[in-house]
Amino acid sequence: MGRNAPGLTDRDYRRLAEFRFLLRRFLAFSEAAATAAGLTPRQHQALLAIKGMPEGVAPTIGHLAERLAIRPHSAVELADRLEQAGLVRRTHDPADRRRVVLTLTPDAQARLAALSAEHLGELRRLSPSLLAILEHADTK
Amino acid sequence: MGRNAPGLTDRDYRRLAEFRFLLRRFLAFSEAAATAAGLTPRQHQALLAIKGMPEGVAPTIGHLAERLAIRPHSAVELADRLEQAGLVRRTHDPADRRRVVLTLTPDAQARLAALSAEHLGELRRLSPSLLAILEHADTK
DNA sequence: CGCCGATATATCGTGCCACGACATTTCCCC
DNA sequence: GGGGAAATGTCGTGGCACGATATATCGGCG
Repeated sequence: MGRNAPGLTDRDYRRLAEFRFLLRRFLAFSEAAATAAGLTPRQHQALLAIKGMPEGVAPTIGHLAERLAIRPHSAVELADRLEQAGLVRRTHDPADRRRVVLTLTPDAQARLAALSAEHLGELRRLSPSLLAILEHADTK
Repeated sequence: MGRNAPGLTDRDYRRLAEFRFLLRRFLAFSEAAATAAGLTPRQHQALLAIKGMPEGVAPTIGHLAERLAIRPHSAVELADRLEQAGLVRRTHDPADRRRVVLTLTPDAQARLAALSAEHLGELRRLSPSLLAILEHADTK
């Protein structure tokens, strides 16, 4: 039947797959919403990361890279596209001129606000299923 | 201070951003693990989706597309790459010859088993933080 | 106070992957 | 048994991340 090598059961695989499916549903919703708002999915994620940076953390290129879990030089390229799209402005940190701080334009603020409201709604809709799966994660 | 248009507070933005950050951490872990196992991230996700298909659902190209939330013709291309990499075999469904059923090769089985064990561990590690954020999602 | 390693950002070529538009095969049903 | 629908397949295009490499700025130490 199963043909499963280590201790993994078919239910383990299904649970992992189901978790990924829920993630993909959320991400697909997010991608569609961003596209409808005239942003690429990554641009939307970047705007949110900049606006939602933890307290006391400056929205620099490097910190953006950390929050998106990409390499710093990929964040540079993302910042290029954001700036070119008129969503972000670069300013050099006067205290450390190697650092580049990113600020949202009013246009970006507005689009992010609308998108964030939608996302909070979708999250409320999906969290029950996500919670159900995650709570099983610890138990055998 | 805030300059937030609709009812969104800075804490809302931070919560959304933090959620995305946790997702990215999990996904980055997954991408690294897949790459280390000699798979692309998408190939790994596909293998899991095929192996973890819900009971009674055949692992066809179309169903793979559904579970990964991509277009059917993108799943075709993914199946091409999987087949070429020796991870998957195509067989026509005798009951409906339009359908193509995907089956994992032994090599794919083995790699997926190892990866899935790692992922279950990582999920156990991350679920507390995810649960913490999701449980706040309903409350104002 | 001038040099050097470390840090932050930037540039370029490459590959994965998803998409839209379109084509082909097989099914289903009237 | 013919025509529309469904499942899969093909091709060109664009976004995005990466490794390798380059440049600017900082900080400390002799």
